[in-house]
Amino acid sequence: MSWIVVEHLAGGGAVLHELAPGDAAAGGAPDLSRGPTASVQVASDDLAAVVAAREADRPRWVLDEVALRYPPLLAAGVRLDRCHDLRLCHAILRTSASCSDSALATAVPGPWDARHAPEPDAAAESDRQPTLFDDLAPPESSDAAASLGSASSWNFWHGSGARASTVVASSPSGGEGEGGVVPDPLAEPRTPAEGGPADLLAELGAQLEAVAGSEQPGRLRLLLAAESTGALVAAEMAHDGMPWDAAEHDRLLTELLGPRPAPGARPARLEELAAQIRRALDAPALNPDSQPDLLHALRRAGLDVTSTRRSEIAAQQHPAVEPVLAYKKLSRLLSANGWAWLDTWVRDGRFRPDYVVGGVVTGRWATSGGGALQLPAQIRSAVRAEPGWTLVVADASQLEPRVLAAMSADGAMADAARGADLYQALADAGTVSSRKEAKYGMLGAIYGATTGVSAALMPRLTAAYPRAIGLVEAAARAGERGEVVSTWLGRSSPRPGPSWWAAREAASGEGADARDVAEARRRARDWGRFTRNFVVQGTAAEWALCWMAALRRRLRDLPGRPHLVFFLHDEVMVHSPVGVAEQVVEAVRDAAAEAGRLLFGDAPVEFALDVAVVDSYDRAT
DNA sequence: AGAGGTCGCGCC
DNA sequence: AGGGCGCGACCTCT
Repeated sequence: MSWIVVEHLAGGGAVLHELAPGDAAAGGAPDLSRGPTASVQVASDDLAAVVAAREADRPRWVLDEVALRYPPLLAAGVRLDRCHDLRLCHAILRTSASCSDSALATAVPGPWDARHAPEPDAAAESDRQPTLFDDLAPPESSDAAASLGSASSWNFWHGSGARASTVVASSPSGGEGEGGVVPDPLAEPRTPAEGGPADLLAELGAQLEAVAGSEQPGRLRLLLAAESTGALVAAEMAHDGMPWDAAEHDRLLTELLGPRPAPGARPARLEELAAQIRRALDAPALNPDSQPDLLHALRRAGLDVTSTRRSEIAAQQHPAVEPVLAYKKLSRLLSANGWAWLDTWVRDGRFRPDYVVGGVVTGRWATSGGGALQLPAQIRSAVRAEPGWTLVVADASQLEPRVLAAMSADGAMADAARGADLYQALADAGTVSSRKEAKYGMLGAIYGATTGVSAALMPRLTAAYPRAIGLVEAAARAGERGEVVSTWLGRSSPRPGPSWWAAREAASGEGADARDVAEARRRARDWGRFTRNFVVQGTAAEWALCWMAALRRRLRDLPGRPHLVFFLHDEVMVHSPVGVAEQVVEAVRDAAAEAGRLLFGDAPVEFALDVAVVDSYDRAT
């Protein structure tokens, strides 16, 4: 397989550096020892066409940051099959315990540790004048990229001739800022970037070296490939958008809230409920949107509540309860997914959230707008397939306990994880007395329940599934000691912050009193719950990434261009021509089986799916 | 006026 | 309950 490094130039345009294929022992990694076999400069206007032509060979494209570089290609109609996202992969390798001795992991923080990939910059020119922005960078950062590359890759590149540098030295022909976003130097202070191909090639070299020297190269390679494919999918989903029926959404809002009010005004239904609340609480001037005011009025009316939390109010007997709960529900709908949301996030019948790949420490995705990961069930009927199309919605049922069974190689739990309903199987095995207990118990084991029904079930679960429970317990103990834990493929947890260590220090110091000790213990347990969950949630996220990547590849070969339009932790949605839906269902199932094999080999765990073919999202269960 | 913190609730 | 999030609204502080 060939690898092509895309070096974007500051003024527009790019240089494509082709790398020699490595031997099979390197897991498909390219041979970096003699530099690129060819470097070709491409004007920005030609980039999409050139990339599209090269894509026929299905190379692995090496990009500094997919989220920046891929959308323009998509807009030009170009799709990439596979890639390596240097920024995302750097973040993983930087903290992975699997390669903690690597040059990449031990270097001082550099440009690749910033929130965005370092940009090639006119500032890198040798004759440039110093600017005030230089002062904003840490003094050591100018050496950071070089030290990250270390002697290994950096010197190889430049020892074998300055071919790449020569290309870069010629002026780009694409024209300044044409069709591209010109970085605003005032928007964000940047470290002085070295610019040129050395950054990309040296960084790639450092990454491949870290992987090759790691404890589990195969797993890390899979993780980096899955993460990078995730970046492609995220951009593609933002490009294609989720089919959204704005008229249906508006109809729904009008039905529940009344007609759309003037900006700032309460919809009619909320106004009615507010009046009811005021009467029931005998508080004529009450604004139910104010939590303190509402709490005060509730208590004055005799309700035994300490907050305005839904669950607390619901437990009370009072005429105000019903309207207050109704008000909260509807005002939430209005503020989170009302007309303002519709105006902001839905265009031309598509909802396009900004997915943030790797945005969560565990490896889950986040979103930076639109709240796509929390689409309430209430409005899912607005997610509607185009005429002639349908939605294939699939979610992995009980993913986290299944992942735990597989990663711990717990035979008894794997037995339970072989069928469609893991919780029922636990109950049938006699470990616990009901399916409900099984569910609470397992979730408690994964989340770290310390009290209540769930905690009480732990001894029985531990006896029946010693390896599975042992794995999460070990992760919890490690976290309590402040140690790092890792997912199956090698994403590692962050370390606790300074205040955590300070609390621990204070508790063991001379003047420590009981409060210091209790505080340190509490913080230790909190962090242990985090690391306990990290290993399972993070590995589940890896399974899901592999599932989606495998699905994406299968979709590519189906007719009519069925495409992913949504991904939510353990759930995917494919917008598919009606006639292809059955093939998509098959692809979704095959991809799940493939993801299981990719991560866990032939571990006897089934990753069961619930799959629905529906016209609108609310009809999928 | 704007920043930052907290609450409450939506999703997994 | 217990883990991970994003977000809007309100409130407080500066």
